[in-house]
Amino acid sequence: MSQHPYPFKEIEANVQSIWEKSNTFRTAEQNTRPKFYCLEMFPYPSGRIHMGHVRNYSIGDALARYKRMRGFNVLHPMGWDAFGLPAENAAIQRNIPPGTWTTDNIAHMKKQLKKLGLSYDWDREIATCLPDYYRWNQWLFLQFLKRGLAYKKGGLLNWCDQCATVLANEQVEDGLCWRCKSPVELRSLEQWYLKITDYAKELHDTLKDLSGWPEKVRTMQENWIGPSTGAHIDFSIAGMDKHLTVFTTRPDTLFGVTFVTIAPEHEEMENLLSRSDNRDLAHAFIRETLHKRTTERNTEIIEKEGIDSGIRLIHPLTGETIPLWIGNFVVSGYGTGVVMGVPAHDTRDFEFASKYGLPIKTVISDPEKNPAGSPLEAMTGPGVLVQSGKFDGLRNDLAKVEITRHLEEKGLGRSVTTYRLRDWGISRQRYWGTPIPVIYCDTCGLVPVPDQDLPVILPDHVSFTGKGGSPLAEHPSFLHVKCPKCGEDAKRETDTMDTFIDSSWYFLRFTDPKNTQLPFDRQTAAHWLPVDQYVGGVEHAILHLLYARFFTKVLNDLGLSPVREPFDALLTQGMVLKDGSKMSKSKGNVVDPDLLIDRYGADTVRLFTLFSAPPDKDLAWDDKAVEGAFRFLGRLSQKSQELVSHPGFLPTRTPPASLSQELRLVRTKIHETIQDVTRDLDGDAQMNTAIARLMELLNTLYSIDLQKGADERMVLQEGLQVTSMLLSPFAPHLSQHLWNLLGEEGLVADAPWPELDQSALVRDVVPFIIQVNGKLRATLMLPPSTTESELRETALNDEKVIRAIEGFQIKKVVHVPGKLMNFVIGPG
RNA sequence: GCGAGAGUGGCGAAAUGGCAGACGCACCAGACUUAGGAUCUGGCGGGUAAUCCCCGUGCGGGUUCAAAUCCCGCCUCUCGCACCA
Repeated sequence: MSQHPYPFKEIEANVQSIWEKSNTFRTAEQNTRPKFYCLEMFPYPSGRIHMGHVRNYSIGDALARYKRMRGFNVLHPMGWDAFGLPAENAAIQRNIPPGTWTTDNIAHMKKQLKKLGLSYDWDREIATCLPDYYRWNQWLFLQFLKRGLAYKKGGLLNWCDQCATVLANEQVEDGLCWRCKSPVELRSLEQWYLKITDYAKELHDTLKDLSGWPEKVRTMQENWIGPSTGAHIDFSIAGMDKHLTVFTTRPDTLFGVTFVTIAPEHEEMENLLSRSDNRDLAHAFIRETLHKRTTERNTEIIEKEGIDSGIRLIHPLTGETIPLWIGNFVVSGYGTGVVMGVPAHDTRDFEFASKYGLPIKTVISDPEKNPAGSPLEAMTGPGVLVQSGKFDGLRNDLAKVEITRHLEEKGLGRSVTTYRLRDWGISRQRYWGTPIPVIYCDTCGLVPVPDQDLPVILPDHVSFTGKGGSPLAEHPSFLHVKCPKCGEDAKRETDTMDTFIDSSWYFLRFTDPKNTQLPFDRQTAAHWLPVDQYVGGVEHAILHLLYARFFTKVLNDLGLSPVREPFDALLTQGMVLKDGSKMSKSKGNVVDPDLLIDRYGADTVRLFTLFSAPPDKDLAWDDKAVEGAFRFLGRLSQKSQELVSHPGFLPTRTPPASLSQELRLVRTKIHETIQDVTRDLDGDAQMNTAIARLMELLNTLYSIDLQKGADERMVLQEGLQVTSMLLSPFAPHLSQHLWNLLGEEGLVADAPWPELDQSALVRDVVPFIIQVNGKLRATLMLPPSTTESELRETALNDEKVIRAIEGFQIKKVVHVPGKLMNFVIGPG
């Protein structure tokens, strides 16, 4: 190994120190060059980087370096998504303060990223757990509050009594607390919410404009927001001066309603049941259902169950009396939490009605089938209305419109669009997060922390019992505070913010990371935003990317953000797999980037992750295949060394005027490579094929015998030099080393992208494909300018073509100039 | 169940409707060697003695002079959502 011509450790350390010393990647605020904002999703500082990070950041770095050489002023920052639960768990398990644990992890991971040679402007580094950053979370929260976009609301949440904390859905396992295994119950609790539903329509409708986003991500967000058009229809309550409103997408089936079903946790439930004879049984049913909902959360299909509430409703159009049932299958929080039951035309209602013997009334007939007899299943397809009064005979799609219009005229309904998206619950009963900046005063109520008192500092020294509950509630000097309004004793909010808040605007902070007056300066942000290229894992397709879009729109409405959409183009890289599954500790199939870098160098690791699959597809890790990338860099290094060691070596870039046929073809290959690599990077960032082109070029360069003459050495020189430039986005260390070795001064990162020599692209002869009935029969090497008749003549003199045509008649000849000729033959 | 995406050698993968399998891994042969797990050169979809020829891009149809690519139907896998009215 010591004699290996590719001493990567030396080269990489050396090149990294040059970058460090010259501040190569510090971004200047200037307007002489067009801007390019390249951003990769910042990591959670878990302790060590993994191959997913390596892939993510190699892709982003290649793009940043490429754009830089193309003349852009590139902003390429990095930071730390530093709040979160693992830090608290580490604190409990190992008795290390979360802040210390996080800081240590950041230091280690930063070292690892530097070893990879990523071109970040580290002067802009941010860590969300620092008051410098999270004070602006607090400030922004208060802006939301002022605008009515943050509010507090009670709701049913998973509660573990033993741990005295709320649990996320993912933390409930088979109805038990994931940590202490005690039963989880639903408890009504107050929580802070952000009103993302106010923006549901815009978040949905502008998705179609995000042409730089993968179709897949847009579709996922579309489904998540889930708009659904239909109608609200009012059913008045018998014996009360009130009504219940249902949401339906099928107003055309209104005449088929035989019951109405309400969610067990509906807000009006107590009110309603106070008038019911069936009150006690209904209460028992609700209790049981809510209990089951926690214990049977993970079982796929819960059987439909319900009970007659005893309440009666009046059908808005027929005036019929309709029973109100309480049903476990009705989702509260979607629509109105009340649905009309049309068993004849809805599979769920049919199931429910069949079970409880409720009547089934057909109101849409399928012209194909005989409507006589009692149906065996719900008919959900299209048809014509029957038993629907004056709407009889109408096609059901038209009836939707007509019935809704009729209801609107009578003031009994209206057409609406509902969204599946719910408001964003941001309270967490945890320590390691941004304190929510509000104070509770017995006299003044809820008081926002005044701007001048920000930041509300997260205290350093807290005790972790491991028993759950927020440590902040146990921290007297944090908890107790004077009311900013009246000066009396008051208490702080002890919940902290969801960490997704941190990542919802960090891309704006990067443009102005040291601002102490505002989260960022609008003008500065206006220069850089939107992010031109965002790169990250598809696992953030919904939550992070939706929240970031939401924040950007709100901040735009607040006059802060210069744009309404944060990310112009999005690249979601695939996972790194090993042995067919995602790398994970539990599977024992992780590959440690440090070991790989130590063994092969950062350039090899980067090159392999970019080469082995297109960026958006999953990457199968293969220890052996990594050596292929390593060999390629070794061969490149070896050839360059051989050239500069030759006594006749001249560090010149000027290509000789007249060359042999063979060398002219090599130059053609060199310039075709420039063309292809540029096209691959400009288009869909197909780095795998770009690197393949560079491998081809090196294979071609290996065919040159540099002992032969000065022409050979000059062409080789040009080829290697071009390679060192084209390769530098992917393997920047070796590229820099070769750049200097081959006689150039300074940094290849500062060099302009190589230019095409159009004259070198011209070939004397090109392959012409000759087909007979669409099948390849010959490949003829002819000048590109060959005319149709010349081509035809040459082709018909070709032995194989003659044999294929013999005995048949030529019916037609298809000619594609410069490319192909197809003889269509038949019996003749 | 709904929605989206993907099926090409032993493997990772390439192919503006025009040479299927570029490039890499693995494998095979040769060269240099005391040695090769270094390096260089060549081979490498299947059938075949063959450089001829035939077959071949999940399956079945279709459009076209020409289909991995476009259209219709099906199968399989992956991902997302899932009692959303």
